[in-house]
Amino acid sequence: MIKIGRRDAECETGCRSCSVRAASFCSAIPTQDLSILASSRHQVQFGRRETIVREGDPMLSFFNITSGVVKLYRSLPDGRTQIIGFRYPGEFFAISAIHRHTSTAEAVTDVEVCRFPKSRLKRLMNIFPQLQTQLLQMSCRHLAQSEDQIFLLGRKTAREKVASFLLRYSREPSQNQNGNGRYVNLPMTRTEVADFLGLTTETVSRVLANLVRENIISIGLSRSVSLIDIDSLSKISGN
Amino acid sequence: MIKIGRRDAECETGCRSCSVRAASFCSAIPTQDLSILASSRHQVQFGRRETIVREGDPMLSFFNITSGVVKLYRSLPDGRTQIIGFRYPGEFFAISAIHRHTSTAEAVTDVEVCRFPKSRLKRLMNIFPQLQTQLLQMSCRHLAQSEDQIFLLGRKTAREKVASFLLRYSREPSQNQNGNGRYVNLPMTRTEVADFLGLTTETVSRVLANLVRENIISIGLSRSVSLIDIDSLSKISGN
DNA sequence: CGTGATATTGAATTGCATCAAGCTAAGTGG
DNA sequence: CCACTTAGCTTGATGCAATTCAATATCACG
Repeated sequence: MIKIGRRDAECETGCRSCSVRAASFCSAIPTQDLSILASSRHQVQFGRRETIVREGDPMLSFFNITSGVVKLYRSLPDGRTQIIGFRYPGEFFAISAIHRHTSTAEAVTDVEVCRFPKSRLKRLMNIFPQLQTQLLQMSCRHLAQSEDQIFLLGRKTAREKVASFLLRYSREPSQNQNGNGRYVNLPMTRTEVADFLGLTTETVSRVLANLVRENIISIGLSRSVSLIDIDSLSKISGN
Repeated sequence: MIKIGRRDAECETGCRSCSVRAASFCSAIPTQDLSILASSRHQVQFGRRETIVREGDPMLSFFNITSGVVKLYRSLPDGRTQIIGFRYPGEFFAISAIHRHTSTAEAVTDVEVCRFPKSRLKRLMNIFPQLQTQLLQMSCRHLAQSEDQIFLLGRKTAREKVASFLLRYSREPSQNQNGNGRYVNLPMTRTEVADFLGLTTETVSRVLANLVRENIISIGLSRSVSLIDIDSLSKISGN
């Protein structure tokens, strides 16, 4: 139930106290103008496995993640799937030069996003030119990540791919750290890891099993991995 | 030999009559302001195989191609190389959120570029906000291309990769067209094609030989390919 | 016309995929 | 709360696409 009269005020408070603002594109908007931001967005939730936007659909909105993990992927009619990337809180998706989505976005975990209708985003960019600077900069970061991924897919072995993956996502802000080793609590299934790395689940499983045997990582309850020997791991990963 | 007094005027004429302006980021600058653009850039030439910027070097300039083809690549000490992308006239490279180049840029053919020192580009973006819009839009296009490439590298077979490659570059503006079939005059070597597709030269060669045997393409003097049966080719390419 | 760079072709090898069970854990309904 | 169910994960045996190694052919440039 929404009380119209309070909506903007509520939203503004939301943006002001938003936990991802500093890391997100909206950090370009000065604090005193947050009400404009807040009134431009819709807060929406998606459950695990729900599709947020579909490849080929007309691009009507831009999304900023406030909690949860989203995967972007493309697939072929024969079922082959390639995950383009994962997006974490503070990151956005569904920005494009064309008027159609180039990939499907699906919630990997339960997800909360701010949805901005295209026209609202445009208006915001006009009012706050720094927003464009920020979006450009974040897009460049995504481009650099794509370069990493292109190298990984084109030239790395299964073992190198998995090692790179573990290192990369153990650095993600949403992961816990501890003492000397590092923990990765992977929100995604083996299939999703495989579809991200251009491998099969079986291969991912085997490579992980080898790394466990070599005492480089250890696995508890299959989704939480602790990196025991980070030096070896980064040697294997090949950067 | 440069006559200082005439330099700006010459440059302005250069920008005004520039053959790639319409396709390039600088189309965002109004014609009457071209002298500001012209005075911000340095025109530089590079011979085939010359390195323009190197991965890891500090990012000092931004480049816009006016003629020729540039490849962007990353490589590992053991020699494995992955070409991230090719850039054609009207396209830019070396834009990044960080202060270091994320990949090496090398001239595939003789190349002419406009080089913009970072500070000059920033100044231009301040004067002409539409420039940022344009850069953002072109970056999004590069992101979409990266998505294509990620799918190709992760999930396509050698045959599908080569077919996709031929179709993609037969559409590039710098290629000639003709009647029903299409010609691709590839500026790059087999090794470069392989390093782009995540394959070896031998595999590229074999796949091309098969396509010739099946009368889908024909090859004259190894760098010029004509696409005889485009329907089959796009069926093979899997989009 | 000769020489080094580039491209093709063949044979052998291999890393990862595929196919096929089995196992584990997290629900779910009785 | 426990048996049943099922999605997700692991492990093993086999196959095959692409690589590797090796030799030859062709192109391009002085």
